[in-house]
Amino acid sequence: MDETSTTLAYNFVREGILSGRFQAGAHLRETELATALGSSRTPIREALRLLDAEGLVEITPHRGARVCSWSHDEIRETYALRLLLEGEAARRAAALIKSDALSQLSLFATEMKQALQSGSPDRFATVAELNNRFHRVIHQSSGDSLLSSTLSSIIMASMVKNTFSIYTAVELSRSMNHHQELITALEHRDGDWAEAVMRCHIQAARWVTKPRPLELSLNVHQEVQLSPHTTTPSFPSEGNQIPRRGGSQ
Amino acid sequence: MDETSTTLAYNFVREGILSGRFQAGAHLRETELATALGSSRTPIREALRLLDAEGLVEITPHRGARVCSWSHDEIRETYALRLLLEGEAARRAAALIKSDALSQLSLFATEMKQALQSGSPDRFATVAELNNRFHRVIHQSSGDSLLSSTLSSIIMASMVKNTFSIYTAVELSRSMNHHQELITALEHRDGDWAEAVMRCHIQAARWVTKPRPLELSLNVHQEVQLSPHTTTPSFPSEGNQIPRRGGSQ
DNA sequence: ACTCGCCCCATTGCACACAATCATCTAGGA
DNA sequence: TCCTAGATGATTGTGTGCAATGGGGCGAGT
Repeated sequence: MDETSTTLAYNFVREGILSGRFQAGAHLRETELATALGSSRTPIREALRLLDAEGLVEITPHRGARVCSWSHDEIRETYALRLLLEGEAARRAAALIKSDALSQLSLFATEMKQALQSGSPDRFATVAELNNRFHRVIHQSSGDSLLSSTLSSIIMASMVKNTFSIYTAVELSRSMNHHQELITALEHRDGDWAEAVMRCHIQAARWVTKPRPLELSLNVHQEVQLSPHTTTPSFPSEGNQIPRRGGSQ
Repeated sequence: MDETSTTLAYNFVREGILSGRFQAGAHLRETELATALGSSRTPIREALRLLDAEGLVEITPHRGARVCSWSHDEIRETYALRLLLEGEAARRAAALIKSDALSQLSLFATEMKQALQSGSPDRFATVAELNNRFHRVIHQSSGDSLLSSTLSSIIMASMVKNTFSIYTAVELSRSMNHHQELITALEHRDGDWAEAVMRCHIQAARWVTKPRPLELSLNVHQEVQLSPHTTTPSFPSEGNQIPRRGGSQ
């Protein structure tokens, strides 16, 4: 959008952190980055300040910027807050969501399933990106811009850790089914249901990040079992299934 | 703490905005601020970026920084989020709060009442400051640093608008009584109760910010009626009163 | 052998200069 | 008279040099 050196540097470093090229705890030297980008230190400094405010790096005076690392407790805190805020966002989105947003959600859900079944080597990155967009659509449909932007800044931490490659087949299919159920709840304009599903979705994701035996999480997800939803229904849902409603809370 | 030029500039501008010396929408010129502070533009720029990230100013490329103004909708969104997050913080604080934090709360509550009854010209600023500290103690007692820091950044918006000088006598006394009830709920380690009171407290404050006839809000608060709590009980409350419990939600 | 203190170097903090951009004012033409 | 295009001034974006700070290594003393 705006091709200033600062935003360039910002995107470069941010991308580097999210992709894992800059590992947690790494020291980001201003001169190094400046020469790497062919600019001076000034825009680099500003970019680092921005990332500091965003929580991706931590700047200590006279000692420079380090890539943030999150403890297990901090990750837990992130999910606890997401539980609260994403649940609220889903509830509000149910009342306000536009039809084109709903079709976007369906599109993203379908593309996620396709990416998983494609077996492509970077499918997990693709799913992560699509998943972020999926959630962002819901946030924005809540009609509360503060809620939406607060969520954006909070989710950062889980984005670095959560690569989907550690999901088991069962967990992946559960996650995909949550997406589908969410879409249905939103189509029905059922805020209680949407909130309940979202809370399931976040809580389930929270368990995935816990440390656990390795044999569970490595390459077991070749065959992903999905509910028979592969063709997404057109927008005003024909009410093909009305499962039990989840109550509030 | 750290007397760098950047933090100096940061505090200067921040103070200026919160005190109202820089009015909403005002254009903050870098050179102006630099000469005013006797420094160069570099630390000013960094301070402005920080304030931009915090949401106090808005920077548009090549056009500089403007003091943010909040629409009524945005203020409403702030209170909606506070309702959610401060309620949660109060609930968790009930389980974890330390005795010295409780005595701090009592102290702040007492000082607020004294400030109001003193009739000093800057009593409202004093109450606002004490009120912020009161809430911050609860946030920090929640044991969730992410929740606490998120609240800090969100509350910013309400801090600029909410000066307590627009409170009527009834509203002020209600607010003070909420503080007292909160302390009691926390002393009893009753998370449900604490959350319920906090939600009352926030929701009541939300109404105050609504536009309304002037005669209600100007200098009617000479006589503030308080519940008979003026002497704060020592920490492990002797259970002098156990009012109705507020359920969750 | 271990600890304490000093010095040097890497790195950041800040000032200043110049380039790029935007807003406003003015002049010219339809 | 109104609209548009160009020029000009004000303001921000970026590069560079120097000062200040902090950490690590080396040496001396215990």
